[in-house]
Amino acid sequence: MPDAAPSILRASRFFLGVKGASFDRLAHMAQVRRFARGAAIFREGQECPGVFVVGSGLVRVFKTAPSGREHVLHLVAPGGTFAEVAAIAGFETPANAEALEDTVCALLPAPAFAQALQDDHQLCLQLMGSMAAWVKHLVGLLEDIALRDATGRLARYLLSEAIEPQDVVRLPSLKKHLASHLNLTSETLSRTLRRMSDAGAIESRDDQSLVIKSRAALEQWARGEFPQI
Amino acid sequence: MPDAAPSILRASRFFLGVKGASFDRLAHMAQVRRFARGAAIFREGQECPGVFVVGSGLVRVFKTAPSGREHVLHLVAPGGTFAEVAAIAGFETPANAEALEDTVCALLPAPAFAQALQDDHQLCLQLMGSMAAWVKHLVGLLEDIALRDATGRLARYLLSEAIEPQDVVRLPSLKKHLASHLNLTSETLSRTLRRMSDAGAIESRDDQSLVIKSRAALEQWARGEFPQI
DNA sequence: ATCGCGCCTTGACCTGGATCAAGCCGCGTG
DNA sequence: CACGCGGCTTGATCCAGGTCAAGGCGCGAT
Repeated sequence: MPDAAPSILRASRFFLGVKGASFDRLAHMAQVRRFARGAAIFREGQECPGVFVVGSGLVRVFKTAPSGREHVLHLVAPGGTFAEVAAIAGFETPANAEALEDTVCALLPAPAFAQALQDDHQLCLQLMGSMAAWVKHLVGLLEDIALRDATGRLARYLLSEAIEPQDVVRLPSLKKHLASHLNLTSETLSRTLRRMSDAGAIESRDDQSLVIKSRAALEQWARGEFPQI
Repeated sequence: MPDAAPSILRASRFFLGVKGASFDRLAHMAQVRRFARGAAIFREGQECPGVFVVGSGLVRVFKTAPSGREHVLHLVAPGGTFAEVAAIAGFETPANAEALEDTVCALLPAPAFAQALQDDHQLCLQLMGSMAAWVKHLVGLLEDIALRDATGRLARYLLSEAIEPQDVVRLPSLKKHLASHLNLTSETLSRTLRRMSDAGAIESRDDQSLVIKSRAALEQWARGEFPQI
């Protein structure tokens, strides 16, 4: 995957529908940013630098409690974007972002991007859609945390990540990041995986991936029911 | 407050910046809808009828768990809007809405509204801002639920609702709605209020309102600390 | 090789808040 | 007026999941 900003933009789902002059304008303003594994991309409460588009690597976007507890809002893979909303609305970054792997991003600086939005109605409509998707995602997270227990959340996650033919799920490199994404401790995640495995609903392949043996059981758990395998 | 759709729109914060022909177009498409106290406005998973603007009354937007547990995403007062996102993006309503009081809304039907967005760049930019605000609100809720305990959430709520000179807070008509907004049971809410009151941080006026006696204490609680009054 | 350090797992315990239950009050209705 | 019902408070328990602690294992550095 080439590192140049235009090809990063081209490969992102977000800007899929943007073509011609609109696209060129964005490509022109884009800057390439590189982050080493573990590097902070921005911290909560800073002025938002702009819209980030991930070209390669992996980024987690998370909030921190005063106690030090963290909750990840989003894991951003190549092709994904983050900080769009703050960039558009011009408020401070409401969360932290950090590279989990060596990561290359394209950055569309906030002022130029805002101006492009002002000028370009098509782009504006595009963005609308993607913001709506983000809202949907957030409502999903809320629903998970407020209304589902640990097992239900994990079940829903596994179902959403399963890759069809074999129902294989690739887990994030560190389980503790998955745990905090589900608002769990890694201990609880570990125990819950084990229980699912004991129940025969899943089977761990290596520690990067597992296979779903019973979709039905997971679906019941996700619905808050109590499946007997 | 008059019930006619245009005046409802005019009074809403959401459409504040929309003027002239753009406004007239919206005003023209708007329909007035009335809901009795307790009536369902829509249920999760229905086709989204459009954007609702509250003229008078009170609406709660909430999700339901299979167990019957509810979590309210938003309490919408006069001047507020709901279902914007689903209307814009054209997906199903992701939550339920219900009138808590006799309520009058203006409804901008989804198809006409989407068309207006297509045609009207100004309107589009407007909406962008308000969606961003909604995202911010959701992130706040998530942060609350994932990162704060019962006392912290209540403290933050009280601070956000306090009306300045006297730091008076008007509570929603039913405490149980506040409870579910904070993802608590009404029992826990009751106990927490009592503890705050015992600590001298608040003083209940009648059971519709209370006064904040110590902002400092609430701020510490909201930060997850342990204030000794 | 050996050490040290993260990460994961497992066990034992603790606790915040849910659940269950009882009693009180205010209000609308027959 | 008596009655019932819904909302609020308070008390007594329960439990999911967090915290603390102890090993095990893989891996990079010495």
